[in-house]
Amino acid sequence: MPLPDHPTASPSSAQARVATELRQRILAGEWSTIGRLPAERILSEQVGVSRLTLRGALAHLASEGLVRVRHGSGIQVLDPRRSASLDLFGWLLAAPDNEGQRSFELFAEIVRLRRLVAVDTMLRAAERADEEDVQFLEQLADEQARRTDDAGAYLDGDADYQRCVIRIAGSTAVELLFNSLQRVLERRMELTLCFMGPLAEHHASYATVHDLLRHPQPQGLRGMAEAAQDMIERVGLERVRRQCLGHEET
Amino acid sequence: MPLPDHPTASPSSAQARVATELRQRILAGEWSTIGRLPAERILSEQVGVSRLTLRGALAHLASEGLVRVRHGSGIQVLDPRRSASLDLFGWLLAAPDNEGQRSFELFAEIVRLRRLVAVDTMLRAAERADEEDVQFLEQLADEQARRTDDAGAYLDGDADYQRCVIRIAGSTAVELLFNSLQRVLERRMELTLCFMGPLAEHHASYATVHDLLRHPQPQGLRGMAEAAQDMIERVGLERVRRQCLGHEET
DNA sequence: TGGGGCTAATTGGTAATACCAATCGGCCCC
DNA sequence: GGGGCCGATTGGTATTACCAATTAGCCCCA
Repeated sequence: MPLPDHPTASPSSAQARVATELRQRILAGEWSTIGRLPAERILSEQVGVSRLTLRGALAHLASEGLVRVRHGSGIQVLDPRRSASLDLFGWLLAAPDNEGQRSFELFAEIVRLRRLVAVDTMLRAAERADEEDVQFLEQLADEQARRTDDAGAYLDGDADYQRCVIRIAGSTAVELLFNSLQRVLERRMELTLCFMGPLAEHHASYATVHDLLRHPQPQGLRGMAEAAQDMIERVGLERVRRQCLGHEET
Repeated sequence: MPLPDHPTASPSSAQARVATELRQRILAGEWSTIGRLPAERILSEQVGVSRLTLRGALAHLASEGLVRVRHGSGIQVLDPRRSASLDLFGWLLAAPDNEGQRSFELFAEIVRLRRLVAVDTMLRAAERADEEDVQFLEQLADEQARRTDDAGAYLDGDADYQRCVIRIAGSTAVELLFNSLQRVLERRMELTLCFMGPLAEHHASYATVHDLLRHPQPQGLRGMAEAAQDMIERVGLERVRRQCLGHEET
C-alpha cells in the first residue's frame, strides 16, 4: 500500500510562495547581520510580486514570529530561537533540506511533546470522568473500528477522540495546544500514519484508555499511563525512523 | 508599587481593530449557524474599511485557526475548539469579558501547562548538562540579581535563562512552544509578575535549578523537580487568584 | 427523464497607483 | 552644545480594475 507523499512544495497562491521563499532566506540567515529586510517597495520588486502580495506574505511571517513589521521603521528580522512560534515547527518538519535523519528527530520531538501532554491530560481526565463520559468515548472508539480501511477518516476520528479526552480533563489551553500540534503533524501525515502502525492494532489501544479512566488508582495510574504511552512511542518511533532513513524522496 | 495595566484595548492599526472585532463576533457565534462570513466586498463595507484592510484582518484570523479562506468559495467559519491555535489563548486571556474568576482560571491553565513542560525539560536537561552549562546558567542568574528592581529587565532575563535550560535539554519543539506560551503570558504581564512574587525571593529559585542539574539522581529527581515547581505554582497562583478576584479593572 | 458537460455568476487573489501616518535622522536656532 | 523642528524614509490604507478558482444552475443529449 503506497503512502501519500508529503506536500513539500507547490504552494498554490503567490502569497504562500513568497512567504515560503522569504522564510527560507530568513532561516538561512541572509539578513540576520543587518537585522532588517529591505523596504517593502524594494523587496516586492526583488521577488517579483506586488507590494500587496508581499505584505500578505510578511503578515504570515510576522504571525510565525520571524519578523516584526513596524510603521516608520523597517521590517525587523527576529531571532527564530527567541520569538518563533510553534507554527514554525510545521515548516521545519516539511522543509526539503530537513529530510532523512533530521526529519526523524523533529518528528520524534513532536511526538514526545504530545506524549508528555497526553499523559498529564489522561491523569486529569481520570480524576473527572464519570461513567457517562467513558461510554461516550467507547462509542467513538466503536465508530473508529469501522474506519480501519480509510486512513483519512480514521485520523480524523482519532483526533476527535483525543479532543474528547482533553475536554473531559477540562483544559482550554491543552485543547488549543492539541490543535497546534495537530496542524504540525498534518504536514507529515504519512509519518503520522507510519507512527500509528496498522490501524486495526492501534484501535486496541482505546480499550486501555477506557480502563485507565474507569479505575483511577492514584498511585499506579501515572506509571500505567506512562508505560503504555512509552511503549507506543518506542514501537511507533522505531517504525518512523526506519521509514525516514529508508527511502529518500525528493 | 503600581502594577502596569494589561493592554485590553487600543489596537493601534485598523487591521488589528477589525481583527479584534471580527474575532469577538466569531467567538460569540454570530456566523456559526450559516458556517461562513459574508463576501469580502460586503463585509469590508459593513465594518467600514477597505477590502484590503479586511483581508489583512482575515489573514490574522486564519492564522489563529478561526476562519478558513478559500479561493472561489467564501470565508468558512471554523469551530474554535477544533481548529484554533494556541495563539488564540492570548486573546481569550486578554478579553474584557473574561475578567475576574475566568481570568484566573485561564491564567492557571497556562501556568500548569508551562510547569508540565518545564519539569520534563528539566529532567532532560539534567541528563545532558555538563559543568560548563551549569556555570553559564549561574552567570545568567547572577545578572538577574542586579535586575530585581527593574521588573521588565528581570522578566526578559528570566526568559533568556529558561531558554538556555531548554537549549541544554535539546528540544526545538519545546523551544518554540516556550516562545508561544511566552507570547500569551505577555498579554497579562502584570499577572505574570504577581505570580513570580517578590523578585528578590524569586531569584533564590535559580540556585535550586543548579542543584538539580548538578546532582541528577535518576530516582528522586523527578519528585524533587515536581515538588519544587508545585510549591512555586501553589504559592504563586494563590497570589494571582487574590489579585484577579480582588480588584476589578475595566 | 436523468445524467453529463458547459457556462455564467459568485467570490477570493493580485496588481497598479495614490495618499496618509509613524518613525528617524539631520539641520537649524536658541 | 542641546533641544526642537522639518523633511526623508518607510509602513498603513484606500481605490480601482482585472485575473482565477469555485460553485451552481442551465442546457443539451442520450
